[in-house]
Amino acid sequence: MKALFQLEKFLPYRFDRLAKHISVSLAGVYRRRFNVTVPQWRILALLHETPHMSAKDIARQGNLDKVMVSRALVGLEERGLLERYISAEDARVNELCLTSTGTRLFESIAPLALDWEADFLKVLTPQERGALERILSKLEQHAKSEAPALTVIESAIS
Amino acid sequence: MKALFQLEKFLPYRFDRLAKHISVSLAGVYRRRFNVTVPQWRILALLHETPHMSAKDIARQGNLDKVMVSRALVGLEERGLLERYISAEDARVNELCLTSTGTRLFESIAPLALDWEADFLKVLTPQERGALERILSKLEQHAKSEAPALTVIESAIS
DNA sequence: GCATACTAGTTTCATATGAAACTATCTAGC
DNA sequence: GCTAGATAGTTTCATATGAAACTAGTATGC
Repeated sequence: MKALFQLEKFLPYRFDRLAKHISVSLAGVYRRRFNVTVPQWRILALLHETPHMSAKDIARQGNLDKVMVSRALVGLEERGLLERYISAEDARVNELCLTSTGTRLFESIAPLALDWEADFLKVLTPQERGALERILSKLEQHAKSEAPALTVIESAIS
Repeated sequence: MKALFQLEKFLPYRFDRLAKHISVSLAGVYRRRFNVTVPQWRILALLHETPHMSAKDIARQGNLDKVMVSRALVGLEERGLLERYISAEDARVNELCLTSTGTRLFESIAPLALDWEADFLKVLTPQERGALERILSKLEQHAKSEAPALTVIESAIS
C-alpha cells in the first residue's frame, strides 16, 4: 500500500527529462559545428520555410520569447545570415529574410538535424512512430486549447 | 520540392514545446497552492518513496543539478519539511528524511499532480496511453544508453 | 600514519533568462 | 489632426542557472 506515487513513472517528469536530453544533445550539433544557438536555429528554419516573417511571428511560431528573438536576430544579422527591412505597411515591423549565406547555412544544418531525428527514432517500429505522431498531435491540441484558460486562472489567483 | 524541413513537424521542437507547456502548467499548481518549486517537488517525491537518500542520489534520480538540489534542500529544511543527518558511514553524506509535515505536504500535492496528469492524458484512448508508455520507455532507454558516448564526443571536440 | 587522489555538498561567479519599462509607430475616436 | 490607447521590437534589471572553485571528509598506496 506504498508507492502511490513514483516520480519515475510520472509523465511530466519523464517528458521534461526526455525533452532536456534531446535539446542538449541536438543543440550540441548546431553549436559545435555551426556556432548556432537553439533560438537562432529555429529562426533559420522558420525564415527558410516562410521568408519575410516578422519577429513577432517568429516568436509565436517558434515558441520563443520576444526578447530571445530580438537577441538571436542581432547575432544572425551580425554574421550576415539575415537582413531586415522595415515593413512598407507598418514601420514598427521588421521584415526578415535570410541572405544566401543564411540559406546555405540552414541547408547545411537541416540534413544533420533530420539525421539526428531519424537516429533518435530508430528504436521505434514504424507503427510506434505513427502512434507517437498521433499522440503528440492530440496532446499538442489539448495543450493549446487549455492554455488561454490557464492564463486566466493564473492571473486571477496569483 | 520545397518543404524539406518544417519546424512544426520536427520532433525535438515538438518535444521541447510540449514539455515546457507541461512543466509551466503543472509547476503553477505546486507553486500557487503550496509554494513549492519543481526541484523541491521532486525531492519530496523521491524522499517520500525512498527515505534516507543522499543529495547526490536525489540529483541523479531526479535529473537535477547538484547545485539545484543543494539550494532546494535549504528551502525545504527552513520550512521544516525535511531533516538532514550526517551519515554514520560517511560524514560527507547527508541522510535526508521528510518530517511528518513534509510527508503531509507531499501527500497533499501528490493527488493533485496525479489529477493533473490524468486530465492531461484524457484526450488519449487507453490504447494510445499504453503506446505512449511503451514509446517513452524505449526512447528513454535509447537516450540513456547514448548519453555517455555523447559526453565523450563532446569533450573530444569542444 | 601520511601524502595523493577522490568524493559529497556548498559557495562563488559569470552567464542566461524573461518581466517590465521604454521607444517608435500605428489606430481609433473625437 | 490630435489625443488615448494599443503594438513591434529593444533595453534594463532582477532573478535563475550551472560550471568551477572551494571545504570537509574519505580511500589508497606507500
